[in-house]
Amino acid sequence: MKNLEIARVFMEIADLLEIKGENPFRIRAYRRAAQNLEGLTRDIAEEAGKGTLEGIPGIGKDLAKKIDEYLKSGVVEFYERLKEEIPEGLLDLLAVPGVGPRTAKLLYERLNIQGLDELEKMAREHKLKDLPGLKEKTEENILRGIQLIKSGRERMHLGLAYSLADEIISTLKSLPEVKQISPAGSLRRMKETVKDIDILIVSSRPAEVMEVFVNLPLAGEILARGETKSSIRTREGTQVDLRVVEPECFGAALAYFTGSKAHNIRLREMARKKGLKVNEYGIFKEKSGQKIAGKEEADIYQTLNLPFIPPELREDLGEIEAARKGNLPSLVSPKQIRGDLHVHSKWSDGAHSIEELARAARKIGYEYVAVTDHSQSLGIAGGLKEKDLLKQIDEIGTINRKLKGFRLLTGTEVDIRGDGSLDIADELLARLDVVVAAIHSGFKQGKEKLTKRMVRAIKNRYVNIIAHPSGRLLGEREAYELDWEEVMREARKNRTALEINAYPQRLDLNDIRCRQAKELGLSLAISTDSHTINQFGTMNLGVATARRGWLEKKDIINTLPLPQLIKKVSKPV
DNA sequence: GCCGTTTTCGGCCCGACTGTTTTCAGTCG
Repeated sequence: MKNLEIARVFMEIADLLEIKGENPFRIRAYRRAAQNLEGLTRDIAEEAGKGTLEGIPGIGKDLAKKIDEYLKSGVVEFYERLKEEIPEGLLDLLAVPGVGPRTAKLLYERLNIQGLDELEKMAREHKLKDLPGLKEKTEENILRGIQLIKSGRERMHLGLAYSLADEIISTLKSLPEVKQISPAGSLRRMKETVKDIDILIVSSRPAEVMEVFVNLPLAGEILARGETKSSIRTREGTQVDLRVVEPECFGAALAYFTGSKAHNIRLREMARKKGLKVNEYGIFKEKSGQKIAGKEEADIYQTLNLPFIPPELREDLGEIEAARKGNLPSLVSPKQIRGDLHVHSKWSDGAHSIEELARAARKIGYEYVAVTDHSQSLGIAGGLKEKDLLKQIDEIGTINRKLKGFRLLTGTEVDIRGDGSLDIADELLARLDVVVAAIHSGFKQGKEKLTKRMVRAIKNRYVNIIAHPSGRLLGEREAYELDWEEVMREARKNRTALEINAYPQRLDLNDIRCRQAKELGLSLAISTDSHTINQFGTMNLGVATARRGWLEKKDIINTLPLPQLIKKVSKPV
């Protein structure tokens, strides 16, 4: 799918136009279009074929033409011309904290700086401080910013961000001045990766809270320090923003800082049309300035005649329209999960015995867990030979007889070989409760071959679930190429579920694919792929991904009680 | 450049903080 490629072109056009100093609304139009393309579950080429591009939010006549042009020729002439006008290297400058379009333009026009290396050189030679509006301080900030970029700090994955946020929140929570505290920003929206951590606090003594915050042991440097807002960078390089507000503003501030930006803009536009104004302090009548809400987050939505929109949906990808029509999904929640269908034991590369897994799972309230150790092809992960799998089936039977109110399911994570066949015989698969199949090698076969390979596995009548279907590892490995429409159509037809793997680096399927799967009527399983007992806790990340994909309880097979689950996964013979 | 229960033209979200200024532009979220 070319969706992301075109989104990137539009994003870069927006940046280039910004450096040129173009009309900000035109720039916003490009950004908005790009974001909507990123969130689009359908293939842009198909939309173009049907002539329905202009039905996509943010795409009008002009951008539809540019999309068509890209699909046909592989380039957008307008973009190419812009790049001739403005060196592409300038876009890299925008990544430096504190350097925006105006500064980038200034640096280019006055010093002919066209990239990061030149910027660094000029800053070191103190050539920047003579430019209008720049002095030593800016020079220092730019050099620090370049260091930061060079150290290669990218977005963190959600799991990491959450544990860092937990640490900070639990420290601040213990202060007597802190009345309420909540994560905000992309962290609260549970985006798969997070750039910085936003925290909101209610306190009538903001100065004291700020003092503690900027002096936290993990704080490396203070980026900003104001009366109500401060930012630090941790020693590890993560930016943490703290905002302190009065109790009457908490709801409004929470909505404001949770975002996303695009979602907030939509809310404020709606407010304006009603003669209201929304900011982080509340919702006000525009004329009189009278405050009408702000304490509770839900009040903000209610004032705009909307139901509460869960943070995970706030991306301006249709949630506001759905809310207006009363069509918001009733999102799946962690406590609806009744068991885990992808777990490893000591028998392959897991850390615990099967009985330990069972007891831990029962303790967190699960009704069942499927033991899905690797199969023989995965020698490196201690994959089980068929005769060992037979032994394991026996052992699970023995343990099940001991356990009350809990059921271990026999299973495997069977390897999908290069040709789409499985490395365990059908006769043996037939004896298992749950068969999870996955690709672990040959990621570069190409789209057509990989799709065929995947579909062949999906069609196997003993395969219940395809694990980590895209194969991506956040920050490490791109997803392999698949014809998703084809894969999902076959999955539906053959009653094979796709997995949402909750492992923090995977989150695979991702949010967009989850949403696509729902649109195509698939069943999904949320599984942790745990190799140790404490990884059971990552289930909430999987559920969050499902929620971001608009999924409901009925879409998720492991929300079912055991008998219904068994019925659901068994295919007609 | 998009968009329309005020508009096919004229709108298009809002405020904090920094650094450089002397009232504010630029950046950020």
